[in-house]
Amino acid sequence: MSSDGPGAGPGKRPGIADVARASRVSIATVSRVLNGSGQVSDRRRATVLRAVAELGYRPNEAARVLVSGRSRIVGLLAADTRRTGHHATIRGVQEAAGERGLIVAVSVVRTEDPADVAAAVELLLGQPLAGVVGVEFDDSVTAALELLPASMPAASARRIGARVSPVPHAHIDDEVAARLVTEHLLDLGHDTVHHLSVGPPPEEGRGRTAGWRRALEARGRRVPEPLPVTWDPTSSLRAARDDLPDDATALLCFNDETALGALRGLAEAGRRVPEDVSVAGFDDDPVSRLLHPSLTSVRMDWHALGRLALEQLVARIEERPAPDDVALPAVLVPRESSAPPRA
Amino acid sequence: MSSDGPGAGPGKRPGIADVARASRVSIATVSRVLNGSGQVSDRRRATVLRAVAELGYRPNEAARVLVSGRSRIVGLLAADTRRTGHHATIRGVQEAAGERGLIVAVSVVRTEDPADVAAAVELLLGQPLAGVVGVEFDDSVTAALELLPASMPAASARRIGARVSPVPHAHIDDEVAARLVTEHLLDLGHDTVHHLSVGPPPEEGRGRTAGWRRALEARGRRVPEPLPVTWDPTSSLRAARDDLPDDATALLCFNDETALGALRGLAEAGRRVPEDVSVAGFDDDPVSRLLHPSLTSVRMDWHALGRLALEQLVARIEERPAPDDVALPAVLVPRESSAPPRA
DNA sequence: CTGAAAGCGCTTACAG
DNA sequence: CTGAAAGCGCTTACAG
Repeated sequence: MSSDGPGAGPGKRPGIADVARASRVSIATVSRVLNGSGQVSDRRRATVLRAVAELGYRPNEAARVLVSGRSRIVGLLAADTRRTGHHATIRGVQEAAGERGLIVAVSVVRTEDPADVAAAVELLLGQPLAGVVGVEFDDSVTAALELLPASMPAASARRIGARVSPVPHAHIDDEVAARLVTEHLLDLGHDTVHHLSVGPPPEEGRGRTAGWRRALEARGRRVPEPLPVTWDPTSSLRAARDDLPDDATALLCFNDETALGALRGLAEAGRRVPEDVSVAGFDDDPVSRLLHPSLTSVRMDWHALGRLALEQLVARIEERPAPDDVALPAVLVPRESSAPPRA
Repeated sequence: MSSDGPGAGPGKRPGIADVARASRVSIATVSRVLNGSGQVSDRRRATVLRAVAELGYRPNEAARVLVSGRSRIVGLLAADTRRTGHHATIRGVQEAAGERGLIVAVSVVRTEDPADVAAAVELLLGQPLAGVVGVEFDDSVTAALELLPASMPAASARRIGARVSPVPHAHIDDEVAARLVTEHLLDLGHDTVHHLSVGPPPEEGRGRTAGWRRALEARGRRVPEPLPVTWDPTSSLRAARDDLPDDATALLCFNDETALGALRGLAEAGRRVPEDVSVAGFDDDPVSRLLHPSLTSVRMDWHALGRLALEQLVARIEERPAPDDVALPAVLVPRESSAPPRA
């Protein structure tokens, strides 16, 4: 059909040999131009680049990976992809990866069931991977990370103080953030602040629960027993409605979704926000400013966390020393849901 | 270090040749066992499988793709990954893909800027792809899909009636869903229903806006001018607060996030929900039942939509005829935000 | 049912 | 700065 010579038929996508032929250089030279490796004269480089553009040549990635052993796929392990913290972290990983020409393949760890954990890992290991990033906010992801072969570069994004896998990581300091909101509530005049906490009991020694506790202790305030809740806001609805002591006037929630449940629970209990109880969330969800009352929260930079985790992975892949674990600032966002207690 | 013979050194991961050697068959036979292609005697099959397990052999996917031309990576193009509709659709694609041993590589089309659209597509095309699924709820994704080479199998998930790319697709019928909620509002006794609509003006002829309009027309009700809003709930806040006519008693929103903004806007305007105005959303977001008042909505099966879109893609890849485009049911979820108008 | 061999499209020493 | 050649680890006709 065509007279472009062998290998340049109309249906077949062009290979590196076609480019070499068109630009009258060797295959090796085309490869060097494309990879920026080795030295190539400007004249030849220009010729090759022109041929590449004319032919619409795109290197065959499979061949590239086979011979070089270097993939551009980053596996991502996450237990959730919707909630603000998880979601924004994943977006951060994706963005930073995209800027480096890496693509992210997401594998969701559905439950803590070892079979689900293994399945999520296997799905990833079926591909040639540059490395794996774990969004290590859940034990299931820690378990998944531990299933990776030692030879696989890995890194994770996590909250400060978590019990976790031994991979390099970036972390977000929700302890300082919790301190910030707790102090805000105390500054408003509340005697103490109650707390809805997600996680197993020992979780209380870490992260936002630790920050809340320390802020209270630093001012010599009474530290109420934290109310245990789950990620499901129904649990915070019940806790706020049924278990919050009558004398509580301020409530710090695990995150904004937890706070949303609490807001509803308090309403069902006939307690007004902020008149009877001040409520604060965590993460500054995009919709929190639209609630009625709008929700006081603290903005965490999950997005930057994701980017940093990806950078940690890249450093590990390139065998550079791990970059410094930057402190990500938290910003208090006071809104209508927090106010001074009634006199 | 080891005496396992050539090629089986300790650091190197085993290849198909190692498995062949260990099970005393040819490489071709190992390949047949692993791929379930060709006929292999049960005895040999068992031996091979044992060797695979013992060596912890995992085929090199890059080599596989290079020679077979068949990748197991599905590219996914989406303009958003957070909102309920987008998010649940993506999860559906991911799940269905995982069940088939395919992994999903997500590429986010950040804006409608042609450069962003092209970048999202290029990121994907850098990999060997089995095909591409587009979450075609936004024009930017349609544009991205159109940039794909004709030889690339593609499919999309979309809403009914949208102006879209010519790829095979699965669709969700938000028109019937809109009819359902609108009728619910009318059944409650409202004279008519106002509407907050996302999309360019012609959008009014399609999807949820069309369903709303037809439900009103079918009962001979006045059809108010739809209030144009964007995906950003701040716009619905303003519209509900500033532009909703005084005599409006019922408001159908584009989605639950839009409704959230509207709820706030109405509150700021001093109008109570549902006493003064009934409000309904769309999509039944996980948090909508926790709002106060809880939000009347209609549940769309985005998750199934995602699964179906993936099935469409697989059919296209396998050159089977496209599966039937199943109708995905919508379920009305009446809650506190809708009630009879005041007498 | 089985094996020997070609070949997928690149990168990378190696030699000049 | 450049090219000829080996080889990455598989799948797949082809021949038996």
